[in-house]
Amino acid sequence: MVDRGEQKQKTRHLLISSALKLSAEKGFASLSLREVAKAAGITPAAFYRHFHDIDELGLALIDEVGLGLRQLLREARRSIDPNRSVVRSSVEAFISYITENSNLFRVLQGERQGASTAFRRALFTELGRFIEEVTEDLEKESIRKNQPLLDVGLAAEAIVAVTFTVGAEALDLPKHKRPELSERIVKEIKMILRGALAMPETTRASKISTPKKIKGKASR
Amino acid sequence: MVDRGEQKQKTRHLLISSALKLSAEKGFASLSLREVAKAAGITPAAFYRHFHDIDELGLALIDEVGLGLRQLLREARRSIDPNRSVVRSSVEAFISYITENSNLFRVLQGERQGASTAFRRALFTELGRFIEEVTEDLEKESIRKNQPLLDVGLAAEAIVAVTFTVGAEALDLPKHKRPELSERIVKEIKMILRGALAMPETTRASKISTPKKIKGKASR
DNA sequence: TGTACATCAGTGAACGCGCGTTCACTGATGTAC
DNA sequence: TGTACATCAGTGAACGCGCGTTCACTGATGTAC
Repeated sequence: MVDRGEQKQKTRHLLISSALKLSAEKGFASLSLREVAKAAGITPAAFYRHFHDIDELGLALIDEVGLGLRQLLREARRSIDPNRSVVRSSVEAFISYITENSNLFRVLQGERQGASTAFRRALFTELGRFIEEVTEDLEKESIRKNQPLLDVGLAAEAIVAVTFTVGAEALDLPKHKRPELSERIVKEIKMILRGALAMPETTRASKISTPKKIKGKASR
Repeated sequence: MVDRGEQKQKTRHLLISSALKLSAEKGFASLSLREVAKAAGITPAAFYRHFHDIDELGLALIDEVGLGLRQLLREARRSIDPNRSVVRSSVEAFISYITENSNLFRVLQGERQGASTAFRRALFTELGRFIEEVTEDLEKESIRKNQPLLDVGLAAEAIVAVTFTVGAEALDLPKHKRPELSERIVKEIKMILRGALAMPETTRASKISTPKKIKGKASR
């Protein structure tokens, strides 16, 4: 009746999405194989037809998270409205994405420290990719506006750190308090961007801002 | 021979520090009561003389983390050397603190998303306190240097987010690569501080930096 | 100081339970002729 | 198209194990007189 490989894929994905849901509730580390199998509607023994053990499922889950991140960026870019600040519409797209996909985001944040080194490394790789894409966006925007930025890579890293860390609070917040949180993130990002601006009258402005040396060239 | 209450305190602390060590290795969520009791050198049943269940131990553990954060700030302040940048010496103190107390820090970062809502809330409270103290330090420094800052609270929040997020990488890094990481954090913090500066010729500078409105008053 | 009793941190055995893993199996889907 | 055999996702029972929790207990420390 139905294609066999297709059915297998279906079950596999059911395992992944069940694990995702359970991980978001109680952390991937405390999942049991039996529990995930049960949630996916198969017997524990059948689990082994799909993954060698539960850590292998974990890696598949990280792939899913990475996919989610890329989709998030696409969403943010799509939602850019020329009448509104790029930063503001991106942050709002981010917040609405992570509250709608809270499972994905909770796992992302939770397993950054939680799990094994291999697990962690895989997550850092995904995050690194994300930062790189933000860097490229910043560079394009900087050229478009003719506002040169110093240390674009570092600015992107800082922006992502702030957005993810502060944004994480949204998940525990009632809906009506989220715009306030978005506003806070927007202000912080603009603060970083202002700090990354290469001043037109370099010496003067940089003397005011930081007494210590500023590298004259944008690194990266 | 020995005072009874004192002995009890000793065992209690042994439980906490064993849990801390184990949590850092595999996450608090995956600890078992028996495992912690064994590591502390008592029988599982004796555990109940100290905590009602393992989550109660978890809360004690968060207190320990909070204590560690406060100690960290004290350490950072102590290490300020007038010949070096405040930011740089603070970041270096931070990195050396978290690598020496990696267990504490791993738990702090790991359980931010991992555990129950109550657990998470307790951690956020500790972090909020930390941000507040950084805010106060920034305000003092800003007055001392006569360099007014806008949105000091937001700047502190962003600085803490960046420091903790990027700093977390230090734990998986070989020792010789850490100075490079510190340098990255220092640059990012200075970027944020530059962005938080209230410009002397306000209109001009702010027009360059962000086309959208900047709130004229420091909030908080 | 000495004695008799109370307190209570820690013991060790026992319980029922969910765990990961194995195994021989079933029965629908796929393939060769 | 029909038949005979192969494949293999999923089943259900069984295993030994570590889990959290309970219980009556022990014996050192503390207290009252």
